[in-house]
Amino acid sequence: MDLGERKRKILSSIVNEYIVGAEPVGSRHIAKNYGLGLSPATIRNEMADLEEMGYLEQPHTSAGRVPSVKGYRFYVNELMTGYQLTLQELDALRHMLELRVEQFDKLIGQISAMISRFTNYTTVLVSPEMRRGTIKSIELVPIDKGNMLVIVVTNEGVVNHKRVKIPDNVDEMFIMKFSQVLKEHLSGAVIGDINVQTISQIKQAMETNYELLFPVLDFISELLCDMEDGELYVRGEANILNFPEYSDVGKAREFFDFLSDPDSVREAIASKGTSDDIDIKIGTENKLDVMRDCSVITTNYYVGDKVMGRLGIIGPTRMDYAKTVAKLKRVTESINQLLHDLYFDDSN
Amino acid sequence: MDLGERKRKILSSIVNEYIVGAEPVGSRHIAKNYGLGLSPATIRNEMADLEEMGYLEQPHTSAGRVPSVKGYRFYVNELMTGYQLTLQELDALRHMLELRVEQFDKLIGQISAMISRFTNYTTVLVSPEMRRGTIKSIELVPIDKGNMLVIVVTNEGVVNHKRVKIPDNVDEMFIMKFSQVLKEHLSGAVIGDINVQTISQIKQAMETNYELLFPVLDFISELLCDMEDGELYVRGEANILNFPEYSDVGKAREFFDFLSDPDSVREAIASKGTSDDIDIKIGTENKLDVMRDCSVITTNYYVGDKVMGRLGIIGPTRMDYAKTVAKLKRVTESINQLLHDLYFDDSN
DNA sequence: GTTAGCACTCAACTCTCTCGAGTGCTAACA
DNA sequence: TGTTAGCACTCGAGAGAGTTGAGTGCTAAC
Repeated sequence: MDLGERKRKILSSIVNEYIVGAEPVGSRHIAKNYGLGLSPATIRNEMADLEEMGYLEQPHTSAGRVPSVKGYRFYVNELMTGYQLTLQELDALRHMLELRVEQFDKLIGQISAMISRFTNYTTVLVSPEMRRGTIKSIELVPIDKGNMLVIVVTNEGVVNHKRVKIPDNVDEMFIMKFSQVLKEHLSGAVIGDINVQTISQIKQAMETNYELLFPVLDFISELLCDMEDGELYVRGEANILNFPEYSDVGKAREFFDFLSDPDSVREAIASKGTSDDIDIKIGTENKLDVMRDCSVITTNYYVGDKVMGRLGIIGPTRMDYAKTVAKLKRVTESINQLLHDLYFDDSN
Repeated sequence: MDLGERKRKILSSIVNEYIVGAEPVGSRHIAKNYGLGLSPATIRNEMADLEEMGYLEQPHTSAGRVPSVKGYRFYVNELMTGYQLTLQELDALRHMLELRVEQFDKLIGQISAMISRFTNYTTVLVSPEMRRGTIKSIELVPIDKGNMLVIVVTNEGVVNHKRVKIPDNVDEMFIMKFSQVLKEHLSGAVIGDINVQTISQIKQAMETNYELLFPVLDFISELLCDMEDGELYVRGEANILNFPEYSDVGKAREFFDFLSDPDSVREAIASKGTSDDIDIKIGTENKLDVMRDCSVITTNYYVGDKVMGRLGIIGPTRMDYAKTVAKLKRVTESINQLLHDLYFDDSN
């Protein structure tokens, strides 16, 4: 199954050429521009072999060859050479990194948009899963005579809040006491570990006023369920329109519809579970049918050595894998650094 | 300048017909389907008049007529009849309203998405301007030994937070004292009114530790500047692809680019300042060139009688004004109700 | 004032033709 | 035995010509 050196070179040339040109690649073109010292005829023979072996496809008899999914896969696994980011690219990245926002959820959104601009592909980011966080602080803040806020801060610095109505028979003293009890029982708790037991302990400590208890506990269980998956940030959707593959509005529409369905998007960038490194899914390797002409490059992002979330870059199968992987590596490093500087400077 | 009854009827028919069909409307078609008791020839004469007066345009000699901006304007101001929402539509709305999230910023995003789904147009929403709010609560929450959070809650229930580093020479006691001072000086303050005086009062009360003071005060001034405009929520971008006007990918791309520029979008839905009611800008009435083929229907949304933000629906000039206005009226009522129930039940 | 009739216009579609980029195969060559 | 030149063949894309039909404006009759 191993390809000879010449076949590898030719396949590599074809993939490279198709990635930039988006048009079926002919033998003549390869012979002329890739200095392999071979005539078009020879290359044609090799191409015919490669097609028979499943690495190439022909849209129609009189067209050039186009890489198949198998071809891309082989390219990605074996042929692709590391791309060196240019000084301009590095400089652009430096500029983009300057935009900072201090609120965590907005920061993530901005990072997502930034990566999209840097790579020129659609970017998807899943923010930290709440489950794994511990509760650093829980506060009850009265805001007017009928309402208060429950504010939960996790060790990752994510702030979550919910407005809760205060029943008539509850006074400020009670809220302060309740706040105290919550602090005692929940500070430092891993969110995923809070269970019925914890809750009944809180109930016991309070003895009364279930009315107020319930909405607050509801909120906590929301943290367990709703937030379980982390927030989803999709940015640079329109980048797909840069590619002739999506010049058909119907296809673009289909793609946008896919992007607006969080479950599908989550599935698309879900990790295979094994590797911690960069993962590439090409065309029909994606389970979803909408993704049949797309590839996704995914990776985790970290703060220190803790997985903070997952990051995916979506483009046409013809996307520039080498360059994008290089950019992705560079940008995740930068983000990790940035997040680290912002949030875990000299602790944790 | 007043049009006769017959001209009004014909213009109205043409606009209605073009709105649903997206194709130039011919005299024959009007004669057949609108029961005006006139022959095509007569209608042709009237159409020629209407064109001369600037209400209609002809893409080319042998095509039917298309409303001009002036034509749409006249239709919107004088001819458009109130659209009655169907039971299905009301029912759909009821279902969509069931999705609720308790966190204010996420709620706004969901509302925006909901309106977009309900109207089938792109929806833009500007959330409450912080300036107008008063500070209900300000808290300093230590999260680990080097960091704390400043959390500000406004009377509108909007929660804003920022992570701030704690200098080495600051202990927990100091933070608690600082927290107390901040509460005393800022609770109840209108954010737009906080000024140098307020800040120097806080400085005086603390006497020392400017290092800690500065980031917190920075955050407050961020509330004054950055947040001034309120958050922007754009949803249903892809809806524009439903319209043949945007079947050209380049044009769609241009539109998406426009949507991703917050300043432009803000300008596009900015109020004219005078009216509190629904406002419609048609085609070239919009200042932005990208919007030359779009119309925007904007309105404010309220909680009680307080303006909470601004809401815009963007579609092609050919959009269904009557139906969209009806939907918009209905949906803002529902939102006002929903926000009121959630946030201002028995107070304020 | 309204309408039937008619000549005219023009985008859109179809059909045909040509062009050219590409192929596969064969035979000659190193 | 591998490589290459040559050649016939394929087929999509694009250009051009012709046709169709929806629409118009104008005129003359009602």
